[in-house]
Amino acid sequence: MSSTHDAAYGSTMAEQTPPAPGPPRSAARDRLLRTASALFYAEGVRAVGVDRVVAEASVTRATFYRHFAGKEALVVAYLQAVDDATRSRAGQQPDDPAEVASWLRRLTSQIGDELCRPGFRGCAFINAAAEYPDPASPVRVAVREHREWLQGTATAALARTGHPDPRAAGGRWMTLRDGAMVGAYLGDVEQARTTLRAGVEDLLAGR
Amino acid sequence: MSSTHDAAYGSTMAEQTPPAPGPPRSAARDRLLRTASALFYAEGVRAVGVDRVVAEASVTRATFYRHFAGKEALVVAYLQAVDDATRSRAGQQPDDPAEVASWLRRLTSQIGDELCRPGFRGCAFINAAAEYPDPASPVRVAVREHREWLQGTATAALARTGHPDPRAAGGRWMTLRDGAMVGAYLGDVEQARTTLRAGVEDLLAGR
DNA sequence: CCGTAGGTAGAACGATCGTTCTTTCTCTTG
DNA sequence: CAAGAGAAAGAACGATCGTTCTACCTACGG
Repeated sequence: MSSTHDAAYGSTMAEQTPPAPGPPRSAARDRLLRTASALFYAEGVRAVGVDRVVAEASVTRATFYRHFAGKEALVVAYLQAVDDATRSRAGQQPDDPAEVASWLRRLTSQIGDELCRPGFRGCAFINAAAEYPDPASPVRVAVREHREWLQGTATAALARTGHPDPRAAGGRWMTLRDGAMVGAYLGDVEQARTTLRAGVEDLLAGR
Repeated sequence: MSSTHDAAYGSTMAEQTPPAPGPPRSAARDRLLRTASALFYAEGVRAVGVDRVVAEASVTRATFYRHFAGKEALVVAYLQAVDDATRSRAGQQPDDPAEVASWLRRLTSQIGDELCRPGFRGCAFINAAAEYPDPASPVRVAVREHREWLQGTATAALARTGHPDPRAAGGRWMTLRDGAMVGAYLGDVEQARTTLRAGVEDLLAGR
């Protein structure tokens, strides 16, 4: 849940602040992003107005617009925060190819655990994309980047386990993951979890 | 996006139903629902206002509120129209158990074709659910009913093909279907199509 | 023939949308 | 100490949200 690179904002003059780099990290901005993330995920993006975020974060509108160009930028920051959290939770693949299979199992079971969490409301990226039809919008770009990373990671892992067709297998893994996310939100959580786990075992068995 | 009963409203003569059950079928109502369906699907539900629907359907607000209790009722009608279309397109399962496998193949390939259609923007129900967090809302009820019917149908079909574990297989079919819908919208259409088809073949082979 | 229902046309409601503005206060830092 | 950035507080912008209302027109079945 941390922002990454927000360099080059307003400073036209010498930006040589060693301790505080520009406007990125402040208590107010942090509260804003954290509050917005919770609200956007739980209730949908369009359903949550700036006023609501600002009020719930105990921050004024002026402060909000100092830290974010607008609502859309906040939405992108929200998705990037989820992306960051997902990537750091996944960690990096082990060097030893013999450990890759169990690494992918762990990555998958992390998703399985996510499905069971109390406030689970599906995939943040799938849900956001439902509200942003324009594929060129910054929101959709953020969605695409996350998904390409995720599928690429799974594909690479499956390749290293020696799967005969890693590209197709990565696509299957992603389908399994998406289906589980949707199924757990709109249907039976336990069934989604089981299907996901069994599917990954098939993949790891080279099937 | 075709509604099932397109040819049923123009009749000036044979319309001898005096009590007119609840929501009457009129040209204005039909235009309203058709326009709303296209807009809701293409741009998202919250993104499309009543004014917009009313203007694009060449109907006044007063007429709209005569036919629908409010926007939410229109959303539910939209989903029910998609549900109707899906059910009628699927048809009913053949009596002969030997034909069930090819029937399920056809149902699945209908979905595969849907993914390739020009304006495809994912599953109407998944997208709508993303915008309606409350599981008790009429919209979510409509979503649930559609999904339960769909999964139930697939499960029944797989049972009749003699699959050893039809319940799990039906869940897998649904996961495949959801994953393909999401993947085709947010990723590679062809890969989604291929994964879906291959997955169903596995299911039909009893795997 | 008249009554009524469904239609058009358009004004209006309060609420909320995202955004911008001015003003004042409180810190930190040179 | 002085300077300046960050934040608080709140007014205000035009636009749009979903909804309700009155008024008039038209078609049709009793």
